Amino acid sequence: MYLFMEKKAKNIKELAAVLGISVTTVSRVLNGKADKYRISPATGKKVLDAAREFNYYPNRIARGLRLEKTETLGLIIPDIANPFFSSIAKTIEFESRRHGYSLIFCDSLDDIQTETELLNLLASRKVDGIVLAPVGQSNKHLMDFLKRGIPLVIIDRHMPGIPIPYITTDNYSGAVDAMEYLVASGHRTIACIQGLRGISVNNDRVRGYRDVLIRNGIPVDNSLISGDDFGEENGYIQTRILMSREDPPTAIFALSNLISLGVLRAINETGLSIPDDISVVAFDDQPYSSFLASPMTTVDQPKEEIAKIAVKVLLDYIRNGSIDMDTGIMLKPKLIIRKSVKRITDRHDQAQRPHV
Amino acid sequence: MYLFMEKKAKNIKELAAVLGISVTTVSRVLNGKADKYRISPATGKKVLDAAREFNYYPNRIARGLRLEKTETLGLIIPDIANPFFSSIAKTIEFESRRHGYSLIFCDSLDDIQTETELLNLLASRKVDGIVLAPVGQSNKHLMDFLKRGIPLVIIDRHMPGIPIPYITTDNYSGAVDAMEYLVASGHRTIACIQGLRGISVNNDRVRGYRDVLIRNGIPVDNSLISGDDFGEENGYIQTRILMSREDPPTAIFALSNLISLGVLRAINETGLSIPDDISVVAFDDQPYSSFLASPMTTVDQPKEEIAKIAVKVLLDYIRNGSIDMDTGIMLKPKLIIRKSVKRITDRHDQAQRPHV
DNA sequence: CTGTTAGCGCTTTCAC
DNA sequence: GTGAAAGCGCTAACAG
Repeated sequence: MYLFMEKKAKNIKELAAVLGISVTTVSRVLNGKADKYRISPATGKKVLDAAREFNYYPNRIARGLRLEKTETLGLIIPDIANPFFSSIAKTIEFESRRHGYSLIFCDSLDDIQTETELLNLLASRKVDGIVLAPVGQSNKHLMDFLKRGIPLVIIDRHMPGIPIPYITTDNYSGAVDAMEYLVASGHRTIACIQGLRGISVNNDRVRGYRDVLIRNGIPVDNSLISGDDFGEENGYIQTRILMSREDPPTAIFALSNLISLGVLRAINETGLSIPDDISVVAFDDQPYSSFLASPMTTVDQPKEEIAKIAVKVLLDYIRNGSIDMDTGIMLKPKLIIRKSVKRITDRHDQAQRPHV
Repeated sequence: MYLFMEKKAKNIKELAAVLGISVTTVSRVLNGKADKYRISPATGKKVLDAAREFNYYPNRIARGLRLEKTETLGLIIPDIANPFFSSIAKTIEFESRRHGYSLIFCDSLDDIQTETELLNLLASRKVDGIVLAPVGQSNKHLMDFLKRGIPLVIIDRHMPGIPIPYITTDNYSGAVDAMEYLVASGHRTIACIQGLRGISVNNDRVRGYRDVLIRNGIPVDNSLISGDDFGEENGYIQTRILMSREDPPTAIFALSNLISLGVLRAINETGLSIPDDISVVAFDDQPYSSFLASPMTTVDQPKEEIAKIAVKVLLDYIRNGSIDMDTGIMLKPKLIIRKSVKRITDRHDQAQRPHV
């Protein structure tokens, strides 16, 4: 094979040498400071042309070292394969880049130990700020991390009592909407398959579940609140258990999109059908939600907005070097009604329906 | 609020000063070269303890500048919200990290101009290597990029005639499997909704489509090969058009998962049902594929393997500073048969069935 | 309008 | 066994 010898300059020094001028001038022109330093247009043009001709790209690592800022953001997500998070990641990357920042992306694998390591890794790599979708219930490692003074913004969850700005869905309100709809459709025996207990996302959704029940004079049966993980498997197992009860629920409120996929699998296997035999509402809408066996009624989270605001807040934080630590933004989700909920008109009849 | 004064060392110099030894020694210990330089165990321990106590984390930017390697990889993906790519991204990030590399993630938004800029950006950020899932038909920008000497590996597609290692699905074989199954099920009027024309992924799949038809003595009707984009919208539009033909196909082969979602939407709207009125097979399996209105028969790509091998090849490339540019790995996909294809037993009857 | 030079934090050669 | 000092490529303070 035959290779062309390209004109190349690997650094400012070489470029300056070729042009017979100083590195300072080259640096200034390249950073758009020609005007500020009253560099002659001739020199300016010369530099720009040479940079192009010699295929010169500045070394951002060196720049980062000198400036003590890397124009890089860190993003830590529990599971990028989860479409909820991948949508968010997309917007975060786009918004970051739009503002001149690159993104170091890390998947914490839903593991708090990994998350802790990742935080340190990003610090070590001198990112200018971090967007974190935290995992687990503990926040000790976050308190520790705070001391390092790196701007940090939390999304998806929030940690009460910890001074870190957060942007989340208003999970309580979403749960209330879903439950009111279920109750209005005549359901009284409603199961709630929850995710990881003890974290805000889950707490808030369960609280919404309970409050609507109570407000409507329906006794809360704790045995109908089950599960402990946002994954598919948990949805599957809990549904199998729920459906084998003597008094199975007439509706299931699945607290995540992955859980709802598990619910679907279990219901499928049991030979039951939605919504005739069992109704279901799921948290978090997905592109495929409307193409499911029965188009799923979901609580749609404002993913794009969360991501946009997170980047904006983080960038302000970085620029000002500080932020009101009480910054906490909760965005309202939206109930999307499709066909996974059956309207039960005759409550008496339904209460007496033979157990499967 | 009350803040503890933490012991802190922001760099090696400070740490060395505190310990009353030289930065050289500190650096050596911290890099596990204590033995090599026969540093006394006492000194070694002292350094390690101090590093922990003073919460010292090395500045990887400075290290990168000095070593001329950043232990950072770049990943460029056309659309991280596409579950096919998000699965791949997950594995790539995991594998990279396992080998001590971080990942700068970039979404090219399916835009070749953006892709070009991103390549330069990553070069400027001195990543040690790049995994690219390319966009568009042109590869001029890749040829240009090659000259910069940064290890680059391509996934998902391959660019014939361009000396860059690639790891892809064997798209031809996947298409053949799907088509053979469709034909064996009695289908003769099979539409093919393709993605972006002219790129290898699409070419190979369409070639499989044609070959199977020909091999089975079924004339290829070019008007049944439509579409020009891997997105949902294209699937929708083409299906609407196809189904309004005088002689609508009895089966649709959708060349991507997003296309198949569009097919579903169109079929839904038309009031038709799968597989009774129309059969469909889609490229690329998804977690939800089996929960769709009719569980979808799909060609499952070995996403995890592609990602793993890509990282492995790239790392070898980086370590050796070179690679056999003819490295091209094609992984066999697997046909997953579910319930979206109808078995047409009486061909005669089917050929005469009234047009809807 | 342009240039000299110090120094960001690290690793490593060379010296003892 | 340990250390002094050069230098990675860049920016900016200071100097003209």
